[in-house]
Parts: sequence; C-alpha cells; structure tokens
Amino acid sequence: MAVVNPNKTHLFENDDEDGPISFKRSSASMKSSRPTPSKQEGSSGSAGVPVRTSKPVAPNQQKNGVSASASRLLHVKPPSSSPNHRPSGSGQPNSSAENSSKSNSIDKSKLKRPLVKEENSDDSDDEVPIGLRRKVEEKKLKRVVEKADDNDNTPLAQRLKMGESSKGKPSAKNVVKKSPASTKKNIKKMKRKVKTKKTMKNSQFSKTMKVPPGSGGGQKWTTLEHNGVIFPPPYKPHGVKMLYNGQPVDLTPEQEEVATMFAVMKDTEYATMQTFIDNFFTDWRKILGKNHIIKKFELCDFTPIYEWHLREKEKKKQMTSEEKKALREEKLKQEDKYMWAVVNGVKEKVGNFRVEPPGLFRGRGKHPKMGKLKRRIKPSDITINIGRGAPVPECPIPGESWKEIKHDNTVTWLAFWNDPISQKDFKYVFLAASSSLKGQSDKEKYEKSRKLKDHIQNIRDNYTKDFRSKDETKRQIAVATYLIDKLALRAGNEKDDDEAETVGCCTLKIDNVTCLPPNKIQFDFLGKDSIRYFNTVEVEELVYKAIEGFHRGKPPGYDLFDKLDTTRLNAHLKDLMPGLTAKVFRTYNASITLDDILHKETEDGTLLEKIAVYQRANKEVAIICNHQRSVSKSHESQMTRLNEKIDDLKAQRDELKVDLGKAKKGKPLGNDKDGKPKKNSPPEQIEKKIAAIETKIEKMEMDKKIKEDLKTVALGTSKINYLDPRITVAWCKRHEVPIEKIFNKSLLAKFGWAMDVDPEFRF
DNA sequence: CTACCTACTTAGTAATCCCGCA
DNA sequence: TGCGGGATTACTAAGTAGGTAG
Repeated sequence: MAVVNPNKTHLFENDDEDGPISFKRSSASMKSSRPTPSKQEGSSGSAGVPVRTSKPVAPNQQKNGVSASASRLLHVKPPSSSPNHRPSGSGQPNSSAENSSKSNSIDKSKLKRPLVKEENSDDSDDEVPIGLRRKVEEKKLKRVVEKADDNDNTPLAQRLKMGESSKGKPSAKNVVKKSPASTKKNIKKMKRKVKTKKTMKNSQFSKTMKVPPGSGGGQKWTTLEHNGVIFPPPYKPHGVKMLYNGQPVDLTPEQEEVATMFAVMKDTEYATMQTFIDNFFTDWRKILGKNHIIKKFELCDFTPIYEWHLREKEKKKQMTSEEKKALREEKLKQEDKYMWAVVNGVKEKVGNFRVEPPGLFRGRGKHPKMGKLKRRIKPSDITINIGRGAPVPECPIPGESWKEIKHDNTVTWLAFWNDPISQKDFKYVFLAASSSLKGQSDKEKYEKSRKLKDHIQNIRDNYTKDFRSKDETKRQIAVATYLIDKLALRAGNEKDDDEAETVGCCTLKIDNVTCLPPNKIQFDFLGKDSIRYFNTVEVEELVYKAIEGFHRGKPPGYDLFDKLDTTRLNAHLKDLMPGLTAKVFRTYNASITLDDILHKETEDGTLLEKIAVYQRANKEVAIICNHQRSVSKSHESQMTRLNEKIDDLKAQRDELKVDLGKAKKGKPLGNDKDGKPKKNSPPEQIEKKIAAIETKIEKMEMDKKIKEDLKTVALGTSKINYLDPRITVAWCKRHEVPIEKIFNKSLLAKFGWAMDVDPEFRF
C-alpha cells in the first residue's frame, strides 16, 4: 500500500474490488512478478488493504434473518458495499445498529458456515449440534471430493500428484481402492517421500533446534521465588430479588451470583445472543436444581438486579476522589506481595497474579460456549511452579491447599490452572512484559525475523518456482507461503468444534477465496478473534491459476489447501531457514515495513511532523496485519461536532474576507453579530487573521481525516507485538524525537532491552 | 505420522486514568 | 470543574508452535 501516500489513507473506504495490494516490500522486494510494490507512488492505488470489517460478535448481524444457506450463496459475491467495518461495536449492544448499517452486509454466518451445516441450519441456532456434526461430515465431504477428483475432473497428471502427496489418510486409501491409477500413484508417492526425506536430511537446517540459542539448554531460570496468586473475594450476596413470572424469587447466594452475572450484562450484545442465553441458562439451572420454580428463561426478569447494579455503579462514581484513592491504596497494599517475583536474584514484576474471577464466558464471534459459567477457581485447581529452595507460597485461603507444587526451570510460568470452560486449556501466570525473561524472548523473536531478511529472496524464488510444480502439495505450500508472505496471513492451525469457526492461511475454505478474472483474488474470512479479513488482491498469474486449480471439484466449506496444515508448512519453512515458522513472516513484514517507511519518509521538520510520519508507518503496518478495533460509540457524534466546528471557522473566514474587501476600499466593516459596528482594522491585520483561520481549518480537516481513517484501525497491537523497538529507538535518536513521544510507560518498560541500540540500526 | 498436551505470544475490549476545555 | 474523550492499563480469549506418545 502506498503506504504513505496520504491520499490513500482511506484504505478502508472501499477497496473492495480493486487494486493490487501493493504490499510494501522493502528493499528485498519480491521479484518482478509481484504486483506493484507499493512504494511507487503512482501505483494505482489504494490498495486493497485488508479490510477491516466486521466484528463477529455482533449478534444481530449474524442472524439477520438470512438463512444460512441463502447467506452462503450470497457470500460468494459479497456485496461490495462497504467492506470495511465491523459492525458491531465493542460489544455494545446498541452500537450495532448504527454500525451495521454501514457494514457490508455480509453476514458472518455465511462466512463461516461450511456447507455442511447448512442443513440444520438456520440461524440462530447453530450452536452445538452443528459443531458436533461437523467433523464427521467434513470428513465425508473430503472423501467425496477426493473421489470426484479421482475420477473425473482432474487431469490425470494432476491427479497423480494429488494422490502422492496426500497425508496418507483417507485419501490415500481411497485412491488405492478405486483409482486405476493407484499403483502409479503409490509409486510416485513413495518416490516423493523418499525424496523429501533426503532433502531434509541434506538440508543444513533440517534439525530443528530444540533450544533457541541463548537459552541455556532449555533452562529458563536458576532460582525463582514468588508468592503465588491472589484470589478474588468471595461472593457478597446483595439480596435483590429478580422476578420470575412477575413474582420475586428467593435465590441462594450461589444462585444469585450467577443470576447477577447475567443481569449485569444486560447492556451488552451478549445478552441478546441466543447461544449465550442458552448456555447461561443451562448452567444456571444446574445450580438452581431440578425442582426450582425457575424453568423458562422467558419468564425471568433480571431487571431488579440490573438496576441494583446500576445504583452500585453510580455510588462508586459518586465517591470522592479521596475515598477512591484510599480504596486503591488498600487494594495495592493487599496485592503488593503478589506483584513481584525474584528470578535469578532479580526482582521482577508478575504479569497476572490475580486469579480470574468467576463469570460468564465471553467468547468472541460465534463461540459455541459463550455464556457458559466460568466457575470459581480454587487453590486446589492451581499448580505452583517455584524454585527448589524457595519457600512455597502459603495458600491464601485458609483450610485449602494448592493442587501441586512443581520446580520446573525449563518453563517460565509461576502457576497455572485448567480453564474451566475448556478443561484442555490452561491459564498461566507469567512474569510481566517488562521482565527480562520476556524481554529476552522478545529480542530473540526479532532477531529471528531479522534473519529472514537474508533468506527472503531465496524463499521467494523458491516458492515462485514451485507455483508450477507438478506436485500439488508443493504447489499448495508455495501458494500458502506466498499468501503468508505477501498478505501477512496467520498460519491457520486446525480448530476444534467447540470453538468459533475462524480460519488462517492453511485452513482457508473454498468459499473464503474467490477468483476474479483475470488475476485477482478476493479473500473474505474470519480470522483470529473472528475479525473479518476482506481484501482483494492482484496476484501473479501462476498463483491465480494455482488457486483456481485448488478450487476445482471442491464444494464450499472444503479446505482450499487440503494437502496442507501448519505442521507441514512449518516443516517446509524450517528447511529454508532454521527456526522459520509462518508467524515469523508477520513480524518480518511488519518491522521491515516500519524501517522502510521511516527511512524513506522522515524529513527534517517539526517534531509533530516526524511523529506524524511514525504514525502513518504504524498505521500501514496495522493495516497489513489487519489489526482492528471497533468504532467507538461516539464516533459519529464526534465527527459531526468536528464538522460543525469546521463550518463555523469557514463562516468566520468568509466574513473576514468580506471585511477585507471593505477594508481595502476604506469602507466601514459593518456590524458584528450583536449588531455593534466592528472596529476597523488595517487590511494586513485582517489578512493575518484569515491566514490563521485557514491554518486552523486545515489542521482540523487533517485531524478529521486521520480520525476517520483510524476509526477501525488499532495501532497498539503492532507496536506491542510486531515492530522491533530498536527501529523506533534508533529513529528517535537519529531524529531527536523523545522516545516518550512514541512509547508510553509500559512500552518503555517492556522494551528496556532495546534502548541502547545504535542510532544507525537497520532491521 | 497424527493427536494430544503444553507453553507462550498475540489480540480486542472493558475499565480506568488523565488532561484540556467550555 | 465537570466532563468528553483519548490514552493507558487490566483482563482474558484466541492464536502459534514445539514436543511427545501411541
């Protein structure tokens, strides 16, 4: 993207179908065939940047009456209207309406719902049943497709390859059984396998280094002391009675607690989502017990509790600042001992020493488990990791005890417990970002991505070559790598059925990727956090052809890269560079883009101008990485207000112009608003005033534009996770920009390791 | 291999802080 | 001098990826 070109800022506006994504490539830019490297300003333009769009969560939008199947169909060609934006606001219920109006109407349901689900589908529902079925059906699908491939559509030559590479799972079997070509296929398969092995062996890098250099043999620390974790206070019943069927209901504290969790969420979108309600109600009824009068959600009225909550909130707000301060200090005092750990003799901050309080699970997007009760964590759920010699933290809840004490110095966690929502997941307590342990691994991360610079040309040549490979697996790897490199897509691990359906590169579905002749590809899918990625990109001819090929014979909902998963992909990457994985490309592209833009575009100018350059670069990166935020509730009104101010200034300016004309002719200026005659000023003075107002208008217009541009762009994520801080620090040093203008307190602490970088540092 | 387990990074949103301004 | 709103911090969900057992 022409990143820097101010004109193009609105990347978000509607880039639907156009534009090559001129992805900015640093010096090592991709070879020729690559679509317009952004930098050339002239290049067309606005590039299709990933477009931000919808946020998943918005319940409404998902359903909106479109049946799943219908929507899926639509989806094929999403309305090009305004791609960008995410519909619902941050979880605020109301905002959704406003947003959704603009949002492009694609509803998510279509985005994700694979064909399979359709049958039962419908909208709201979706929940569990579908999930359950999905795997099975998907498998079926795969098989069907495979068969199809086997026989017809696919040219023999191609078929041979498909067979050979397949993971050996069902497809291989099928092939053997049914295809006449099977023998050949198998032979080929073997051959290829052998070959691969050989290559791997020979590869200088193939041995994955088990331990990153630097960290001595996997050991992360030698001594570790800390005080464990702090638990949320026990529930304090409020005694406010909710209504059931119009009648007040008695609830035990335990029952009331859960009711309150729900009541309090009345003003979030969650409260309107069927899945959320159902899950909540199911879990709550377990606590109510079989014989409780409360049987139907529809008859529940939580408003009394909600109102109590509002009153409490108000009370809190009304407290004087002294009271608030006292409260804060009290809390601080209590928590102080948990805040710190001593690692190798050095006192370090602990990140999250507070155990997560019970609540209703707030999954993002269409999470099948949203609304489920996240139960209270007890000491007996928690495993503590601590140095051998160190005193084991005393369990803060009398009469209870930790689940287990470990002394594992190959890991960095201080404690963990199993996530009550998903038993298989863990919640860890780690040191804070400012700790040297984290700092070191952060630095290693950037060093690794910097190394990619030395290999990138080779890697690009390599995958470019493989675009025409006869081996479908190779072609898939090549194209996937290309997308990860060029579009900064995430790897795309497989997900379980009990999670929201989102995808990354390796898990892209047929219907997420549309070929638009002659050479554009449109991506439309929900990625991490169910953030929509919507982007149309011009690709090289061979890539286009290859993707068309991957589509052939596969129904929507089927994997585009069916011979690929992140493990395979990363294994391949590791052959090209030690330690290389898909995510390194994101870091690399983000950091190199920043380095590049800063070097090209920083000019001598005011501090403010330099900072503006940085922010533009930052924004560019955020767009590449598709880092989004929801539009603030008040955005609209703020814009209106800005416009009013601008109009007002313009009116003033115009009036002054009239005055100026008169003044030049020596005429009186007339009256002001209050009807009093204005005092005459010399023309020069009026001109000055006009100029001043013009400047002000310009500035406001600029502010307005930036605000609009950034309304859906989150700059923070890339700053925290993707941009090598040394680039920033070095730039600040070279251009005499105080680092505090770019990094806030936490970032300064986090990036302590980068502060002494040489001013000439290049990523 | 694949499936599962484990550890750690990355992500958006909610809550809170804080500052300039009518 | 309250308050609108941006900035920062807190929170925890949701990714990536390595290792390992079967």
